[in-house]
Amino acid sequence: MATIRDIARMSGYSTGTVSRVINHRADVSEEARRKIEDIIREQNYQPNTSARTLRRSASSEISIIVRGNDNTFLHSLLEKVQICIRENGENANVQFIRETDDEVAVAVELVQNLRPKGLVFLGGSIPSFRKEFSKIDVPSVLVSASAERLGCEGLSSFSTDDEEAGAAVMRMLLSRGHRRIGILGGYRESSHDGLPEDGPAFRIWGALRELRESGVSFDFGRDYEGCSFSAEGGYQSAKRLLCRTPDLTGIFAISDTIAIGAIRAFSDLGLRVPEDISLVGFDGIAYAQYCVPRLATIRQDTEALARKSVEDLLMRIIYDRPTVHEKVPYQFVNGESVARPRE
Amino acid sequence: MATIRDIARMSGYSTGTVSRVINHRADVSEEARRKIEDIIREQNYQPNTSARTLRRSASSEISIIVRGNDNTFLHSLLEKVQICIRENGENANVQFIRETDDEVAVAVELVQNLRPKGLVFLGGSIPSFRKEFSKIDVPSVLVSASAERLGCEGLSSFSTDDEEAGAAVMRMLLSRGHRRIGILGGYRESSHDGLPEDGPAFRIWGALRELRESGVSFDFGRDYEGCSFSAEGGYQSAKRLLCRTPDLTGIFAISDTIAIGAIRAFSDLGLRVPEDISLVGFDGIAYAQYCVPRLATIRQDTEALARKSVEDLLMRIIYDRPTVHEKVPYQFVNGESVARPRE
DNA sequence: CTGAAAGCGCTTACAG
DNA sequence: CTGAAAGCGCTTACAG
Repeated sequence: MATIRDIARMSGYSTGTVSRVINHRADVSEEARRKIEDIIREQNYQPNTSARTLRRSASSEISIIVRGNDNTFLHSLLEKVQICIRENGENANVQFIRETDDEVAVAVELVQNLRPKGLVFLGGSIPSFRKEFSKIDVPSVLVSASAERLGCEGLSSFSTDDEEAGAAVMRMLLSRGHRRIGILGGYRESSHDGLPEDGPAFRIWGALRELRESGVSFDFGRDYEGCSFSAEGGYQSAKRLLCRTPDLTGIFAISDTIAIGAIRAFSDLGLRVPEDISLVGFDGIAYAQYCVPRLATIRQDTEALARKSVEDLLMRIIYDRPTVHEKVPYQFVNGESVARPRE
Repeated sequence: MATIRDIARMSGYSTGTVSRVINHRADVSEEARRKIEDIIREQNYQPNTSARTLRRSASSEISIIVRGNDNTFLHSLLEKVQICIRENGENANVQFIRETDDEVAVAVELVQNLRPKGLVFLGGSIPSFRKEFSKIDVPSVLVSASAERLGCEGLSSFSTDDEEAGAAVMRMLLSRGHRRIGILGGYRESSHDGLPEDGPAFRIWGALRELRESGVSFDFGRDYEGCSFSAEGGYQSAKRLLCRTPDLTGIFAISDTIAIGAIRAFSDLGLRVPEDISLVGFDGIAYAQYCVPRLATIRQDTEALARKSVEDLLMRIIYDRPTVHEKVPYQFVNGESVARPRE
């Protein structure tokens, strides 16, 4: 494998000059640049990543932390983020951690070990950021949850307006005449002082606000059932919810995966969607449009979330620009899973 | 951040001795080991990955190449592989490439750039391995497709017995009385000289063998429709297949994702599963058990595939053992999507 | 069992 | 604009 010294020898220049060419520095003569670039191409020379990392004391990798197991939405976000990173000539390291793990604690250790040049958090719970994100001195971006209220230095965020979208779901169910509406998914414990603390929980927050403003009552003990972001979670909690509170006519599942489990649960309870019960999901994963019935849902723009997040991160790695907190527009998908409640 | 020199200074030993302790070499006195380990712990010292990589001229990372976009089965395999890698104290780099990309070409470049200590291929098409895997001198493992017939040096594989499992699907449909059976998914072009060349294609091969042995006819032009491994692919190809060949009573979709698209297509065509048409999938992704109806499928043991693959790879990285080609047992899931054909 | 020293492949002040 | 040289943080023959 050719090294920078080989290229230097073959071109008749010093390794310093070759290095300058590789790094696109301006202070190189046109002639030297041409000659050296030719040889680099001819030899198919690739600089040794570790040597660069060591010298610059920053790796060329971006680390991606995915919080949540078997989470289809995050998987498709991950895929898009990775592709975008590669298209920009960088490499990505990935860590999957459990929904209940502390992603910032993982990140702190990872930064020390791998010295990534940037960090991408997919899914996130705000309290862990509050607790020790200050220990992280690497440009970072939180995708799919807003970090705006945190004001962490070095942490941008790109997300759907979960609160507004949650409210939109409710407006839709209310406009179809539903007055007994249940909510499925998330962890109530994740709230402290009543405020939800991660992206998905804000969906609930927005939904509740809308209900309140419309004068429709909601009782957490009766009308809500929490669960993990999985089909099995949705299945179990939907069963519990409907058995306890059979007069519900509409359900908001705070993720599509949960909704898919819920459809199955309703079917097992002998309830038809939407004739007997209406259902709205959240995320817009591919399967949502292949369920029977097709799921009404909020489609998050994963393409834009991924691209904007990576671009912001790469720009901040180079130019030390201020962090950004941007809401990316979502789309309401009507589907076939909502109808007017029966008399 | 502490370096090995700091630890050396603080312990009163040389960096050489500290290095030996870090690398668990035997030729260190008990006293030195204790003392140095204490200080390492106290300082929370972590060796610099790039320096090690540079020195050893092999990175501490394993690169994972995932071939296929938005592929739920591979995503869950990826997640398990990554977790297993981390549990063994290693790190993982990930590249997602398109179903139609050449994973070995990507790997060749990646090896040169990143010098991973090992390579994991998730999903794979045999022809690309045949073409230029010989350029790769890093221990590798192919997961979910067998590389046995390739005999590539340095390439192990762990997979479901796709051919046998495909035959099992057919046996099941035949035993329920089906005689007009269609197959959905994969690319016929991927075969050369009539033999399929990637894992999923072997499923078709096994299915056809079984039909032949049972004296049931199958006409590729009429009874088969290829497509990508996506719900949309399954949806479109199922529609085409049933419109062209409406007398089919049973369908084998060679992945669950394809089957989920097919269920939706049948519903749009006014066909009920399984009353009007029976359907069997393949893979055993989580959603398969939450469809309405629950999908009959072959459940691949992703947990075992992931664990065995990573363990074999790590062992071969250290001990230079021979490669292995192992078939991991699958499980037939009955589901609710198969019935006897109507009179 | 331990230390002194070379060197992995780069980058970057420094000097000219 | 270019080169000589130091040094990033490790590992490992070599010598004792």
